[in-house]
Amino acid sequence: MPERAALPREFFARGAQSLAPALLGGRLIHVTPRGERLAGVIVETEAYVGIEDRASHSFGGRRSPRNESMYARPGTAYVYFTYGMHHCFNVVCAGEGDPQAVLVRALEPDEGLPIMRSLREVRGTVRSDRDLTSGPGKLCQAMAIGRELDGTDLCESSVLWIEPGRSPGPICQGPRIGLGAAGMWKTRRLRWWERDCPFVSTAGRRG
DNA sequence: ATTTAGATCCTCT
DNA sequence: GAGGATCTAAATG
Repeated sequence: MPERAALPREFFARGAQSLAPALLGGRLIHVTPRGERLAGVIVETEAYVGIEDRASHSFGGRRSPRNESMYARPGTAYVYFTYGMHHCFNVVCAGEGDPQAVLVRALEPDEGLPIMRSLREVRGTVRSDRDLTSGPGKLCQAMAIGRELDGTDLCESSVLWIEPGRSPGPICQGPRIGLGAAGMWKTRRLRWWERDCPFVSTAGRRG
């Protein structure tokens, strides 16, 4: 078995606004059911700060089978399905029953690239490396992350976890992407990314 | 480089 | 029945 040094629960036991920038540079690792290792360094994140956040699935304390994982212990994975075809991967944080989470929006792929390419392949079209994981839907496809991993405990799982990676370069901060009319929550700067990393999502590069 | 529309389906109203 | 924490291809400047 490969070395596994998952970030501990204490690391995730803080508000999303604190965790989101702290996750930059961390390595997300998935060992697929076929035993293939897929990994990438986190280079872009967004904070969804809880029941007051109009843009969050947990706004107003809403609770349903879809977002149940947001209410679980810190360090739990929240994976949801949207737009009829995409999954998004989040890390639940704060405390159990306090539904905050950090959306991982982009990775710098660094292990299992050939498999990622095949997972991202559409009609035989080969993609550039930066096209593998430069967006929340893209990275889930490349990392083979689906709804079946929703609720995974990232602190205990040997299938999906986050390790300390490298120290990030300069970090930029800006408004979150893709929100509807969420008032002040749309403009608050709750997105963080590595300034000099070419693997952030396209929207992210326009700071 | 930027804009547009279309895909597509689960969840909640 | 509407809309969504998105992505792609095609059209346009």
